[in-house]
Amino acid sequence: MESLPYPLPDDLVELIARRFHVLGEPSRIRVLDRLRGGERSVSELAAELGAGQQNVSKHLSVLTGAGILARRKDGNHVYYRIVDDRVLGLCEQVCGSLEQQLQSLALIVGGPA
Amino acid sequence: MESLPYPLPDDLVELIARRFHVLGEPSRIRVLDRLRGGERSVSELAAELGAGQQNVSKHLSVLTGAGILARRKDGNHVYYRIVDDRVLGLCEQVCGSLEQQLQSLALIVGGPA
DNA sequence: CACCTGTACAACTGATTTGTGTTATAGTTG
DNA sequence: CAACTATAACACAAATCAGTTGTACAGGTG
Repeated sequence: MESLPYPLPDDLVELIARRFHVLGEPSRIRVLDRLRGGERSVSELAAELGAGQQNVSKHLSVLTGAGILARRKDGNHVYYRIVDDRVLGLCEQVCGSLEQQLQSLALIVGGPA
Repeated sequence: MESLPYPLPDDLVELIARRFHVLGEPSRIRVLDRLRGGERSVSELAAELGAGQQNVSKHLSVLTGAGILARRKDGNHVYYRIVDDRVLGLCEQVCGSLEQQLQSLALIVGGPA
């Protein structure tokens, strides 16, 4: 694990923030959640998420533009899949942080007996 | 590494997105970058980042509210530090993704000879 | 060929959020 | 009192999300 330069160059700061920003929308997290189970087409995602086709298409476009998803065309459908496996790791790490915070809160609220 | 429930509950989706959203601002990434080197006071950060005191204070408040930073009062100054070490891991992972994408692009542009 | 479907894209609206900046105030500490 | 910090209120600009509508393109089907 190489460590990052200090201070971070402005360009890199922007890229990092942009990546986080892409993941900072609940709708897109839900899309990624669905894609954990494998490829999905736009219409499948739209149906499962209860969202409009154009809207889902937009979010998929953002995620694909960020290099997180890739598309595969099969006949009349376009299937999206996760190509940047690390995003799932990111989500898991975030959940780990959240869990830890909840435990700390529980200690404060409940007290250590 | 425990795997996440499927589908992710809506509450968790919101929490994950919120965490990413907090990190999705360049100014806050810069703050975290500075805090990698250890504690900093508000005025130090404001000076180093060339931002206003109130602005820096707001960002610090957001990061602290998210459980990422903690404050320590020493006399006249308030020093902030990173308490959620995982955020640095997150940034490193993001940088890893970015690097990988750049390499893929280089392969496409430059070609494998 | 004509037609339907799935998808992408563009434009527009409306609502919301957010960051920055400014100003002012208040608390705390030296 | 002076310095550091937090907070609030306000203005302004910018981004963005959802929703809608329309369109265009490609693929499949009859």
